Amino acid sequence: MSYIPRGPLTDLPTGHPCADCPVRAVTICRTQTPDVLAALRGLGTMQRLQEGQAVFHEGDPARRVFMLTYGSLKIYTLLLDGRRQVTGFMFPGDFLGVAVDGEYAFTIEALERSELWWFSRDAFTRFVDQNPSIERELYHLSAHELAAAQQQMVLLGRKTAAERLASFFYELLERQERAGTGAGQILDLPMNRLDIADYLGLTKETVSRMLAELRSRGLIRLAAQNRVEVLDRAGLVDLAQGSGGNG
Amino acid sequence: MSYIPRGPLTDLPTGHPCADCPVRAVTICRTQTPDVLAALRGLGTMQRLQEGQAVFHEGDPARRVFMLTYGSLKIYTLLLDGRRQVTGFMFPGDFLGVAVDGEYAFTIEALERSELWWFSRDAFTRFVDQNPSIERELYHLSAHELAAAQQQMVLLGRKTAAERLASFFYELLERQERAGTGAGQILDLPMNRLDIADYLGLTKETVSRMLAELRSRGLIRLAAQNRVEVLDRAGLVDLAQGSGGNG
DNA sequence: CGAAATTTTGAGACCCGTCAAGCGGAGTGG
DNA sequence: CCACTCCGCTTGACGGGTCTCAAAATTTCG
Repeated sequence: MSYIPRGPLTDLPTGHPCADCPVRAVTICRTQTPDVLAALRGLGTMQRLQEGQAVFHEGDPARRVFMLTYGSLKIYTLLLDGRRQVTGFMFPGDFLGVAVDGEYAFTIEALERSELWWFSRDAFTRFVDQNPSIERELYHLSAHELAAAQQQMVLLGRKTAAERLASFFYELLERQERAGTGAGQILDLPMNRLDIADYLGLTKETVSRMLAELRSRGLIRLAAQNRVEVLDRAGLVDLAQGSGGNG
Repeated sequence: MSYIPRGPLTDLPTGHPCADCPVRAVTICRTQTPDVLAALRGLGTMQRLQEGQAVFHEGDPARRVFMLTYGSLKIYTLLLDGRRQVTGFMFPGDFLGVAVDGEYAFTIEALERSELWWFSRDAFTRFVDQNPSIERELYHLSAHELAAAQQQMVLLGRKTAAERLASFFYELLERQERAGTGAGQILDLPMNRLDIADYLGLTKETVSRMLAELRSRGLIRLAAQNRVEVLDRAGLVDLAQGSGGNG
């Protein structure tokens, strides 16, 4: 299965500083030469974030693009009565470059102490003009993002609570592996149960119950409150893919 | 509200042949000069589709990109046990250019007699190389698509059945208005109840029941089985936005 | 160690899914 | 022109999966 397309998008020159970057969301980390990245960094401003601090809110004018270099963020949208949908999480290497003019349609908030580099949209646009290779890269990466978004729609529209949680863990596992970070089948979750619930279209109670369920099936183990060890990866994938208990 | 960003993405030269194109999905209809569009069309092949005929299936090698010129299509993904999620519909002017190499992750099927133009990925890539303005346009448009995908995640993850149907009608209404097609508050639905259900993460029975609900609230009227008239647009929007009955 | 916050567990309710029957429009043939 | 059939849509009854509300257990942090 491939919730997120695997492998490098394009080959990187050996020694490329981002050879080990995770490729999720819209990132320009890959395929760019070190020169390009250095030049880009020169245009940016570093910003540190406390846990819970927002990068921006829904409705803010979209004047910046940024890249996460440390920590993790959550992206969410609210309905008028307060219902919340977390539409994604960001990890180091992820790039957010909303090409839609106007206002941000979501809020981004730090899950833990984090660090990012931001660029004014204008400066970034000028930079892209001068480095056409980036344009295609951005397009490719947003297409990857779209594929991931479609998988999430399948999850939210058609999967059971247990399948959703299995899918979530598998997604994190794959991502961690592509990033080359993390330790084997161990997942350290920077988000709490409510964030997971709002990402999976569930409640925190249901997430808790499904954790117990996956545990009782022997698929996972809770090494600590926010540390999940995947014990039966194949079983997890079967569940995540939704074979209806027959596969 | 703006389920899909409104208005033209960029200004078009007056007399541009696509001035009235709907801008949904990834389309390159806008911002390109007539010369560019003519050249592109020269590279393509026209294909007619019967109702129910597939353009391609999940798992097919992704060797083509295409633009819909007539009719309507549905995009869907299946789980192993047959559960289906419709992730989107395509209407004339919509462009599908999956930048992800490998295989299509979904199936596209005609809802009615339709007509499209397809291009081999290679030819299209060469064309884009020669027309750099398209690159940015593609990036912009896929970003718009991403915004729409996020709104759909909110719908699937957090909205009630009635809210989902209201959102659906409102989305179609906005799209029709942007396209400059259609007649006022009348929606002619090319998809059946099951397609709507699979798009909204519901069953066809629930769609039916919610239709009755919206009707009884005076928000819509069924001029015919597949012809919906929006009677109370503001009320529909209120419901779609999810103010929890308080807004 | 104690207080606050988060997570887990439990009981009951509700929304929507499932299954089944009835309705109605479109097409067909007499 | 009308009866018949087919197929999609609607409606109803019931059940189940998840939500809600509540409390206990666990972890975190001062």
